[in-house]
Amino acid sequence: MPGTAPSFDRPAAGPITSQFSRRPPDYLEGLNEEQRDAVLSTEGPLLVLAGAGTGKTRVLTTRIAHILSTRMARGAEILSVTFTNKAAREMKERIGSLVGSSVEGMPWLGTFHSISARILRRHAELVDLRSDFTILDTDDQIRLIKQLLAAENIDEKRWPARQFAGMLDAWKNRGLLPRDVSEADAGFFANGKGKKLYADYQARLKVLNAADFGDLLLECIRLFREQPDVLAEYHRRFRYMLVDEYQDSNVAQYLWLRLLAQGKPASEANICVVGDDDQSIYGWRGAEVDNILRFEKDFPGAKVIKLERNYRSTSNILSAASHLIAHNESRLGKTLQTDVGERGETVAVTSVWDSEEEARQIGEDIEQLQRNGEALDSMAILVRASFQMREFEERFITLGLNYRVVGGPRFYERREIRDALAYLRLVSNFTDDLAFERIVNVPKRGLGDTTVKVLMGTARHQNVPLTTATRMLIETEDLKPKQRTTLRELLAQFDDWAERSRSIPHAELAEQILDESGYTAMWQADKAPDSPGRLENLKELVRSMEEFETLGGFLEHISLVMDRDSADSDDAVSIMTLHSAKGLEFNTVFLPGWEEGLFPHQRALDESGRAGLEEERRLAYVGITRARKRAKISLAQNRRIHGLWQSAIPSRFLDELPADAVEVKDTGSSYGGYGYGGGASSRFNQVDPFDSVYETPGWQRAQRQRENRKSPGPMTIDGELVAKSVSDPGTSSAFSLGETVLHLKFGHGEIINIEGNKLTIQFETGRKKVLDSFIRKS
DNA sequence: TTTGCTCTTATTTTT
DNA sequence: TAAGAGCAAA
Repeated sequence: MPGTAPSFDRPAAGPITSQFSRRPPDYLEGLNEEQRDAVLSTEGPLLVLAGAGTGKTRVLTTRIAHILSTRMARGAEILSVTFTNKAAREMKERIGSLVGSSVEGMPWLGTFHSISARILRRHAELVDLRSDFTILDTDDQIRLIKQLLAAENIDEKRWPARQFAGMLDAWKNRGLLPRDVSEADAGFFANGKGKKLYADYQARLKVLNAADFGDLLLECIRLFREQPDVLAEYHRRFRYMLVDEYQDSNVAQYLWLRLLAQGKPASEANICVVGDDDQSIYGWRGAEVDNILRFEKDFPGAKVIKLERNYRSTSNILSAASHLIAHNESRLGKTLQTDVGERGETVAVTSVWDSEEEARQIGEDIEQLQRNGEALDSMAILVRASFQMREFEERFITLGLNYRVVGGPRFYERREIRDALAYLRLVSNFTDDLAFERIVNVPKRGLGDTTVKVLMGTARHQNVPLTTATRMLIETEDLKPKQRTTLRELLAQFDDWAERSRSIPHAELAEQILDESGYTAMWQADKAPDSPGRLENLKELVRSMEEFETLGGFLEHISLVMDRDSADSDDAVSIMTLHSAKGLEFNTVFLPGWEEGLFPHQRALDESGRAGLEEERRLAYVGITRARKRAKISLAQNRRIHGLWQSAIPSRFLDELPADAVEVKDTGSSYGGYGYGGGASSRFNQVDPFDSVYETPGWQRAQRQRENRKSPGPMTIDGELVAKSVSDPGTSSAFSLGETVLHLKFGHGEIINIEGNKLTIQFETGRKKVLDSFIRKS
């Protein structure tokens, strides 16, 4: 019963809670004091600050299990929100095993987006949509924006559709409708047309009966604001609200939650948010750490529970992570304490020659661990940027080491899947113009831009969907005979499929559509190395359709929920970005690429300054805290960025690690190397003798050069004339062909090609492309 | 309409 | 380097 918080001495009524008075139920066993408090404090607002590895998910799931088994609410009365489908799925599983039954009864456990979509479909007409509205994917979105730009005569080169899509996203993340966008904000795009474009875009979506991801939330917010009775219905329904990873929520999600929590005075709302400000790594996509920092103000009297006992990592690892994150200024401040007991291995920092050696080194380490009986599954390589993955993949392939890349493009984002879906969407709904556009000429049918333009023109004039416009046009002389025939046949096919969709199972229908349209044949004929994989994906798609009752149900699933192909069961090392590692843990974690410019990433620093640096540091913190037993950091002295060799300097984060928990190693192949010096600050950033000529480190110098290249006029690098003119690439270098030069790290070599300030040099060790600023005349 | 070539640009990613 | 986009020629 809401209002009566169950406790050991005064349990609420009910068959289960009566047991409760004698001894705590099983699910509370093994929880520490704070965790238990968090589970049992069901009434009123609660903020759980859960450090890495402190059993956050456990608290969340146990809390739900507790609410369910004490009958304080039924599954359908609990709203519990996550950010990813993966997290939602995991929670369902864990709750299921706790309460020992299926979680079918929890329809409101899901991502912000899937729950919003569910709500919107029920009240679609109130936000000018029909309940079968389509959810736009990024491709559709870009295509639509391009059309709008063309209609406004905006040069797509100067104002790329992608950029506008990014702005749209940012606005929607902040909960801004077209009218809310400030002129200053929208003004710069396409000389002040930004705001109008946003409004046009939204209008177009309504015509198409579509919503993009941002709209799912935004329209929900609008619905709640404009229809108090609808909102009240949800207030009555949701007796408890839970939010995972609250530090990742953006403004729109915050507004959404606030509206739903308004059923009661803020101080009585049964809302529980769980998060860790130190793991906020999605600021760049609109997450507001502020939401979590502000929770106590939003919900006065909120109880705050800190989970600081870490059950995951050894004290060395924890010490490294804590020292590092302590360099951040804006944080709530938690102190993690280890529960593991032993200090464990020290955190290894290894300096290597280049990324190739880094991959080799890590490969060896992995094989060594494997010989010691560690499973590959328990190891992961966490990189800052995905281009770093390739080197490892290549190395592991030669070693025959099993690996798996986690993350990357989602299943439904793949071209073949989207194409197939477009066919299905169109069959189930002839008014889906975006789907039509996508596949009219896929596979190629000789229906190019010009034909499509005619179709679109008619559609717009007559104000009808593209299929209808096509039907009209094939009766006229406006199209060339060839195209007319092709279109007539295509329409006939679609009519046929739509007809069949009523009688045969949709999975079977899908197979027929893919065959008869020639889509399968298209990939069979394609000789590209990835086409067999694509065919495989299509099969997978058809297979997964079988699990759904209706085509509509399947389409909803695929656009909101469907993940990348399910985990292969083989034992394999995981390779992933630091971002996608959040929430996971491994015995051994490899953290390569700790170099200035790469990690912290230059762009984060350039674009967001101190805040950017702090977010990068949180990313490093997330990385280290993924490790249970071993964290192995490495850095390369040379790295190839966009095909150019550059010397790198060690990440500043290395200096922020505590000396007593870290052991510095050098593979010996380094020239000059990075010393073993005493104090933390001198250990890594020992200035390279070559760099000492300049004031700034190599990376920054290179960055500056890159900028310089864009601007006309003489370029100087630290006072030295490097290029006379950009338009004069042949003679722009201070060096000449055939000259013997010295690169401090690669040694002597002969210049065999010059392109601007990029030199190709034959060194004793091989041919490399380097920037001329790394070269001295010999 | 399609193809092949040149140019450009280059985090992190969920939904 | 390497992928994707845009543009000119077939």
